[in-house]
Amino acid sequence: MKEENQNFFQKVYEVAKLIPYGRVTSYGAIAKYLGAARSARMVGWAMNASHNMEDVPAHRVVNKKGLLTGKHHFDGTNLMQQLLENEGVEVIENQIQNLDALFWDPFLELEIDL
DNA sequence: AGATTGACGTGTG
DNA sequence: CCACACGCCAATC
Repeated sequence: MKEENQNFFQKVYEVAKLIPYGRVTSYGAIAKYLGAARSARMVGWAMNASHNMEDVPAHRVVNKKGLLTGKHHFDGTNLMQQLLENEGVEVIENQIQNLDALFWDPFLELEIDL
């Protein structure tokens, strides 16, 4: 049975859309949740594709250091940072502050639902 | 088909 | 904490 066995990209979109307001997560966390912990890069690639498919809050997805590595892919230069700041996330020099409190882990919030 | 790149992560020094 | 190297897997050249 392959029911909801969506593509890797589709899963990434789902998790990304589940990220609550004012929260952020990392590519690795999503990748791990999808069962591809060693494919964090693929999450980024999926995001790149999502940018041309649906409105996925990619600005809420950063690397584990809380660094806005993908801001360069957004329209403009500091659009990603502005979006985060607009949600109450403090961002300095492309790096999220208080990441420990803002970090959103699908495993913790979604309590895993395999 | 082989080499390179990429929105990452982890390990080592 | 920072610098460098390796692994991962798909897309692109």
